[in-house]
Amino acid sequence: MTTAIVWFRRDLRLADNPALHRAASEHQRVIPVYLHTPKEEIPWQPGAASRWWVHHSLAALDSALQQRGSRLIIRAGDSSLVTLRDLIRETGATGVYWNRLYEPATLNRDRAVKAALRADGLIAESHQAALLIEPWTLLKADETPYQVFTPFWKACLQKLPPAVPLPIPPLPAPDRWPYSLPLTALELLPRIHWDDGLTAAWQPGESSALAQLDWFCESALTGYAKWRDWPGRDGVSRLSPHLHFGELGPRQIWAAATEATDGDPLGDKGAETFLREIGWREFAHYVLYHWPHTPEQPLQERFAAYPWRDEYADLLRAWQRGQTGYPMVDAGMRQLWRTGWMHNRVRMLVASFLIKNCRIPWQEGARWFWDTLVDADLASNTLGWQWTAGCGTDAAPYFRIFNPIRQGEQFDPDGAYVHRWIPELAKLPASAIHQPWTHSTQGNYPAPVVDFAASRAEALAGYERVKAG
DNA sequence: TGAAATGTTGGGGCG
DNA sequence: ACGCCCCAACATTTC
Repeated sequence: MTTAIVWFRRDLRLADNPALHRAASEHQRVIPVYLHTPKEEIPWQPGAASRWWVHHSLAALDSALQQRGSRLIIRAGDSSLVTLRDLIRETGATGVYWNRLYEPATLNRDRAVKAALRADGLIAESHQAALLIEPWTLLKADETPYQVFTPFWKACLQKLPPAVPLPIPPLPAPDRWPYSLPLTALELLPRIHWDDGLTAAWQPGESSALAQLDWFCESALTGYAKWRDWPGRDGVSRLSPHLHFGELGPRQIWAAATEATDGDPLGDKGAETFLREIGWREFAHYVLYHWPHTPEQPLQERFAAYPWRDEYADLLRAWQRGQTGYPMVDAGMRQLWRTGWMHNRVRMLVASFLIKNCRIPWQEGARWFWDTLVDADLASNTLGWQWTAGCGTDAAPYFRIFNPIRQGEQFDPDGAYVHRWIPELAKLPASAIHQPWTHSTQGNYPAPVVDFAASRAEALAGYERVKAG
């Protein structure tokens, strides 16, 4: 009779969990563990919205485990290795199993933990759960990494479809459970009560993740290509936070999309478009793995010389609070602040506005998203901001500057999205909703903080200065 | 996974 | 009826 520790991190699910599955098949007792190590030397610790999610997702995981005669052991400490060794000593476990994460610092930490545990004479195994393609397994013919999405995804598709998802294994309990901290001891929830909007918008946990996936495949998948750009409609999956915390994995998504399209997801316009978004998530992790400095530094070095605005505290605050005077931008920023999430079409728009029209460094936007998004993901956030800034891989040309009015007229023509998030503009007719300054009754909605045409010209002029570099 | 400027086309009004 | 112009609609180029 041997005992295994399964180290849960951002794989907060029981189904299609390779580490859990493997531990349960190799050992007679399984101890599920979550370690809270906020002081570990890993940059980009979860922001406030993410911590809220983790709290509720851990509660859901513990409850799901208890329904199966198991439970979650929670520990806190300064070092994952030290805490794991404590648990091993207390439980007599002979193996530790986990699923891989791909942020540079986390990979290094995990490599060190694995080596140390093996030196202790233990089994230490990591498994693939979060990605369809491991970043180090795919290179161009010249053996350098892909920098452009389309050829990357084409090469991925050669290696797919992925394996079928794993079932939930039996979870035999140990004779005696080790001590666990209560979840509340981790103090993940906000002290000031600001999370009503999150509670109304989300239900963290594996069972809600799977229910959301079901809803999406049934109701929105085949129309995805058409409606995904309309932020005022339920056209997108809203799976991003569930995916980020591993409440479900991309293999399960692939399987569900396959089932919903009679076995041919790439032959259906909607499903193919949706799976390509899963591909962007893969690509983001791939890029972060191969260029680990990109969360802080532009991939294209010449952009370090870009003439950003000198003094921008007030402008940044207006953007953060949804007070820029551009309805689509403000609707997005208010949706983010209130619900911890923003529709992707609008993320591109608000990012373009901050970087180009406000000339505020993209890192400021990335930091704000990091703290406020429930789906904040270092890889996706970094890729998204560098993509918009035009300084990363597969960069949008710098001159691609989104026009908030035009985007509104194209993707929110009836003003449903703006009306939902900007009550001041409730009385405006749809014809004026994206340019309230042209209408007499604007309530106390602010005037535009920058002139769109002039700021666009300034951004293009700034680009001229880094173009040659 | 832009936007604006510029170019082309074709139908309708009108002398 | 014919040619000319206008301009909206669409396509292409440029930033």
